[in-house]
Amino acid sequence: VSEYVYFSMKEPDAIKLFIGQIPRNLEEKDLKPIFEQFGKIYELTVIKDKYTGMHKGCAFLTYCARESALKAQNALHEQKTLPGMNRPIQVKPADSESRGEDRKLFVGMLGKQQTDADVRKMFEPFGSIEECTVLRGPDGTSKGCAFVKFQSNAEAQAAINALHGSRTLPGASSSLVVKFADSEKERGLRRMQQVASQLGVISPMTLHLGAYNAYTQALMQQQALVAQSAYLSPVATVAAVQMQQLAALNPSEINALTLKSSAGTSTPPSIAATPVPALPPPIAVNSYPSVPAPPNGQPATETLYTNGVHAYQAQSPVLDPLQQAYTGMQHYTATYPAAYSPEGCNIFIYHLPQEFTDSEILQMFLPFGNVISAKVFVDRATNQSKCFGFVSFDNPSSAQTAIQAMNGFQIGMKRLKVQLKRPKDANRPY
DNA sequence: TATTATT
Repeated sequence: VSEYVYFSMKEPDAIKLFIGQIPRNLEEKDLKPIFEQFGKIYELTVIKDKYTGMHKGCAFLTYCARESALKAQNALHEQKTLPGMNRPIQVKPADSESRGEDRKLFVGMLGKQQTDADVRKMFEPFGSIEECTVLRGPDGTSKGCAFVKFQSNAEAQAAINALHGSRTLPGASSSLVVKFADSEKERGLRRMQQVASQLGVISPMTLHLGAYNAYTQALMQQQALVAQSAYLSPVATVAAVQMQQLAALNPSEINALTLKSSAGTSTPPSIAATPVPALPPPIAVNSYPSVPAPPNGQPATETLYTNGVHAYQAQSPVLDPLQQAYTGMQHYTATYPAAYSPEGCNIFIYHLPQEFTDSEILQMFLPFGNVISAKVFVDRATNQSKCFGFVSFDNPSSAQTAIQAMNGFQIGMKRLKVQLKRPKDANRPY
């Protein structure tokens, strides 16, 4: 056996490891030295988002030898913390190594005082526990729930039978919940919801499936422009990707989740009702004000990428983008008291759904640039929308982008008409 | 009451 063949082979019973809690600035070459000490590496791959290429903070690692994997897991799992991380590194067999993810339980309605050990004690009688983690916030306080992974589905099922609803723990608002953890799809949906609610796009109207899919497509088209334009919101970009994934799910799955949780949707502040600060901070829509394209014409992907990561993943509180948008618009209004509406920056939108307000069109056009105003025209007598409106951006390119993406965009039975606002005469028939 | 991630 030649050396080449020898070193490129892995043992038939080699274990693929999942590595978690990796700083996002570490690539394969940086990780290699950390893991090589336990044996020859067969394959090491940092996991990246398939659309954005974003480092996901984890990796897969296969050693040539099964023994190396066991050694690495033993020495590293939960044992040390990589620079910049708050939690210890995770080294354990990848999900793909153990088929049947039906042995992991979600435990809800724990008391805030229960520790990993307490929970483990509670579940121990039902089988071998592979993992047991109480979920905690950044400050270490319990979220009142935990994950418990058994070695087998039967053990997990036994625990459910015995424990679910069996008692109410001190500090919990109802009886103990023990059920199988969400599937990957369900988890995905949960995440989407979070993103959606952060963006404030979950309004009764946007929940409409047809609109979701079409809007998603429009947003995805804009993905392609990320590399060429510094004006597209990183938040929206990430959201678009998430929404794309959401759109790939079947309607019943979405209904199941949206119905559960759309009870309390936040109402954005009315523009008129929100006081304009005397000297607003120089923040613009989506907090990436007027980033000019680099002089050399190269894409500003690096900045955007970083912004995107921070906007979406940052532990620090993220400002509600919609709130930011309003703040940005106010700032503009304060800076340009007279109507700031250079030609080419303003778009006209017709065939809006009746229920669309300023807030909805603002949300709808946020992804395409810095919106400095968004106005639906309302009939004075009835206070009903006239189903058309205007959106102004701070630059013509955003306006063009919006037109390209949204003109013909189908909502219900209608298609939006989106075009540049006619320079002077607003009364001309269209 | 849903994690920090699973190609």
